[in-house]
Amino acid sequence: MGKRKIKTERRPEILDAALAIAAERGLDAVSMRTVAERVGVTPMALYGYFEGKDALLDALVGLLLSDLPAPDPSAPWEERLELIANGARDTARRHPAVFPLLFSRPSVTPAAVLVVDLLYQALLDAGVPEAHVPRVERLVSTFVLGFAVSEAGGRFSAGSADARSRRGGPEPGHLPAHHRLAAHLDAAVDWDAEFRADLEDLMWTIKAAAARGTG
Amino acid sequence: MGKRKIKTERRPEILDAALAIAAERGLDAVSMRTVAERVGVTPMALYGYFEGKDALLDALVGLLLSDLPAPDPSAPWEERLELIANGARDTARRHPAVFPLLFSRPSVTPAAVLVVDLLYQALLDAGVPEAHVPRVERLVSTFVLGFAVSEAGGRFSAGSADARSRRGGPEPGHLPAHHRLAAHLDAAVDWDAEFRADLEDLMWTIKAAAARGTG
DNA sequence: ACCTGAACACCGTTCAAGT
DNA sequence: ACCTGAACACCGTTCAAGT
Repeated sequence: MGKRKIKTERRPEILDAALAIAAERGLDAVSMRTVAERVGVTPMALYGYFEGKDALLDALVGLLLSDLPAPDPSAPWEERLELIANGARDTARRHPAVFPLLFSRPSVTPAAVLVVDLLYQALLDAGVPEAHVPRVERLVSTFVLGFAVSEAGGRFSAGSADARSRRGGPEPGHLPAHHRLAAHLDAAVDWDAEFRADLEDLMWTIKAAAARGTG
Repeated sequence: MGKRKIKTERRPEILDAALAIAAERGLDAVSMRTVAERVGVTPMALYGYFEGKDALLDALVGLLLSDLPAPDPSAPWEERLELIANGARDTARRHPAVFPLLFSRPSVTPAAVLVVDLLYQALLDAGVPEAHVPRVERLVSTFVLGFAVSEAGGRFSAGSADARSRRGGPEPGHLPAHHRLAAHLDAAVDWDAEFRADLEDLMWTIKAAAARGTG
């Protein structure tokens, strides 16, 4: 295999540069050339620290994951789960351009497995039967990731902006439910409250799974 | 504004070409140049049909959305919701390379609003209070989209592949929950069954929201 | 040991022109 | 009305060389 030896000393510096460019000019502006320029080096020098652009982006999602809060293991499982969920959402809002990579780049980094282990433990402590824990973990993390990506990427707000602009649109009769909900669609959404409510619903699902196991 | 007039006749042909290239060589291989070549035309000819590459990709997600099944309005709300959810998952598996665009490109196409309206209607018929319908719709669609993207994009299987390869890894003591769940992590996952179970859990959440409203 | 320079095969897009 | 050709400012990456 053609793997050259990979240096590590300047990796944090390089990743910071990539993060800064993504924040300022979007993910598409993150190129080997722009990152290199910001670090003050030739594009080819980056290949001493990462095997290529893909590896650099993978390291970026690893960085985001290692930023998640580590809950106190002695806290109640609900608190631990909420801390991680809120941490993921915070990270998404701090790095809206980079966060969507979590969906497209299956992260197998130690940091990722650690988070999954914390979620497994919370679900076990909640009383979810062992056979169901992996599924419920995927259910929870898929939703939390999806919410964070949607909020940070504007998928949610785009929908409501459309709802606003559609008032008196060409064919109002074809969207009966929108029409009936018009009052609620025009209102500004409190995303903090929505995420809290969603987490509460998820907690119910978890408790139901636990009850089914012990019942 | 510099909008030239946009032709429409050959748009389906162009989108089909883009879909075919994505299926054969991945989304990154979809370029104005490769698509044009497949259509048998110069790259610049595409600009007569789409304002640019972004517009072409937006049209691609519009195409995927219009592929979703339209449920019989007289069917029970559970059936309608399941039909749309399963349809989304089917579409993701038919177009795994393109489907993730649904997360990154807030689609405001008529097809997208139509699907949202059908979901609103199902939730209203389930008895969810009007004030909660938009939130629960986002909850449901975020999860369904997230599951479909994760499954199609390999996020789920990457995790389990890692779980397999980690047996006897360097630091087994640091992942206690993984260790305890080892038997279940090694087993092959039936994704059809998992999605069914997840939808059942979502239905419970919806019914709970409805009961809270009427109670 | 670490970095540079030139080169290759690509991109999206503008502008002016062809039929 | 529809398409082409040349050009511009970009990409990721290889290879050979510099200090």
